[in-house]
Amino acid sequence: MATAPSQKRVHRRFDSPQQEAFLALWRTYDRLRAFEDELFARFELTPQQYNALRLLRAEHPNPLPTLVLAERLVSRAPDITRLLDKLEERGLVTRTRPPENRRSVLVAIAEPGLALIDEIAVPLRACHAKQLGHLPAADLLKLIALLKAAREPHEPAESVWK
Amino acid sequence: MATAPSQKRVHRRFDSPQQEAFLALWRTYDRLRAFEDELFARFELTPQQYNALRLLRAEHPNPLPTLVLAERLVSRAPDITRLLDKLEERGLVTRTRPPENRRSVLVAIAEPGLALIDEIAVPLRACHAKQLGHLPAADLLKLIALLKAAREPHEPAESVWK
DNA sequence: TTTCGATAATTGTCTGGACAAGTATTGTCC
DNA sequence: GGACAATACTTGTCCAGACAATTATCGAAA
Repeated sequence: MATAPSQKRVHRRFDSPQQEAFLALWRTYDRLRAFEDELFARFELTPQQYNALRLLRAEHPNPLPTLVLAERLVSRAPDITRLLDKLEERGLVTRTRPPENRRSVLVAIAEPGLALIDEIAVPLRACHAKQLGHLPAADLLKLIALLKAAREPHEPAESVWK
Repeated sequence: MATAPSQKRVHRRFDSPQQEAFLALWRTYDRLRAFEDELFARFELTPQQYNALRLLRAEHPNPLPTLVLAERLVSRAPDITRLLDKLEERGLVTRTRPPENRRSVLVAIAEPGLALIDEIAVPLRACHAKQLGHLPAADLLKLIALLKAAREPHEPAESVWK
């Protein structure tokens, strides 16, 4: 017979399997992010700033309205204005107010921005390889699919992440 | 035959499968985190602070040295001191300098801390259910396993996350 | 027993992210 | 065509997180 349970409350490592999954997600994100932080810092960028540049490159030579860009970013960005301020100061992006709708601001990637992305391309691939290069391709796909399923109910209808 | 490739550089949505996986991870973390942020904010806690309380409860009634707690936290915490300052101000934890080694500071969860965790327990379960309740148990386990494999090479030898 | 390196936090300082409130512009409805 | 709501950002303000430098204490060696 097993020993009798103690009177004291015993606490398992996690409150629920869902919590375990979320903490695993958080932890993994935190570990992998360290590599990106280090890489982008060498170019004086944050991961979120690089992301904005990457999304603008995909539209190049067309611009995007500020808030459209904001909602495509990986992480919510209520400070999109100041994020773009910094990129604009460095000449990486340009902003224009179209006369036909002076409320909106159109953002486009500029040549120095394109050049910077090109410069980052090779070390970035190396970074990705360090992060997840050890995972077999099949596992990578499975992981991507499970993550998508995990966030699916929480994506707004129009999200590019849907 | 397919149409000839354009002269212009064409950019796929992701630079590499590893990048796609990392961005999916980041995005999913961001979406799910919103629920926790909202929940813990109602109790004037950050997710990281709750995590510290949870880890201290697991040790209760024993204390942990500050830096041992810090390295068990989900996310790196160079500001562990100030995090604990805030919890101590509210009486949720206690800190003592043991006479036999006055360099270290031992942290323990206090009664109000235990009470707060208990108070949070029910809404927290609801939060977890909202976050990931739609995922079948088998998928949850698979996800946890893949995340573990993904971060495995990046965990320090002594990590509890290994 | 003084010195020096190691340990364990703590503090200073800066930057980014979060929320709420504010501004400019436009569309719409009486 | 004037009022008012909606759109698209922008700004003010605060707090958390990051890194580096510093302090306090201890252990071990000269």
